Amino acid sequence: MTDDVCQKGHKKEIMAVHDTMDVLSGKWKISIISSICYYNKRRFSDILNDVNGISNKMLSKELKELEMNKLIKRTVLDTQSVTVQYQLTEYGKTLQTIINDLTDWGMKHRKVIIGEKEK
Amino acid sequence: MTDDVCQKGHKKEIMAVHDTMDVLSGKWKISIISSICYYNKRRFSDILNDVNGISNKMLSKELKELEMNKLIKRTVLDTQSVTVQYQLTEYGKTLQTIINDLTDWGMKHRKVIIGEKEK
DNA sequence: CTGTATCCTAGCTGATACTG
DNA sequence: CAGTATCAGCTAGGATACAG
Repeated sequence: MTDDVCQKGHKKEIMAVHDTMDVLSGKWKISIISSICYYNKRRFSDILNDVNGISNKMLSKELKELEMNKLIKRTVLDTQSVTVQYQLTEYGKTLQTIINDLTDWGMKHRKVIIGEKEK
Repeated sequence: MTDDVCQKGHKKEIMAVHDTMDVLSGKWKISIISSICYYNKRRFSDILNDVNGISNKMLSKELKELEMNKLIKRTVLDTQSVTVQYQLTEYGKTLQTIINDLTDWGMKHRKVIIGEKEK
């Protein structure tokens, strides 16, 4: 918890956060990245199954955007039935820290929410 | 970069990430939190100025949601002209790690983008 | 200063069906 | 299996004006 950053803050920092969120915005993007991250390699239908509630149209669209941002790599496998594999690029892997943090926070948050309901 | 988490991944983790994003969704929420975080205490008009491009309507709305989620605390100061101060709650402070990570990534990302354009 | 209240639209999103 | 196409609804978000 680096407090030194929290002094005479900057627009620069706030913009940086905003920039990151721009790349990761969209209802599903982070979930998709997580899926690929957690499994390392992942196929279209796998992700479709991992991410609860997403439609194939949305998945396709979000994957395309992530690919454009160089966060994931698309590989068409030379198999019988068409298979496409997605992986994080090296650049995409720099998001792992963030993913981990978001996961942790989400887990804790869920407990907090549940705790509140029980009151 | 904890790789151990990235083995036989889980829906649970992916959902956790999604949950976190739910709380932080909206175009401006994270920027607002950052502003408050970086300055510790922050007034409405300050945030309005910090976060580039946001309208007062949006700020008001997002602040309300953040307050509902117990992430920030609203205090009406007893001054002449109406002044309202926002701070992170203890719970909100648990987001600091994430904010820091997002800031770092955003900074690097900007450099990457700029680098690409120069090619 | 700190919001609310309207009005309005781009585009996000889901559902469904279709293609290679 | 991995998408694309189309239609249609919703709503997030912007502009503007007003209020306490």
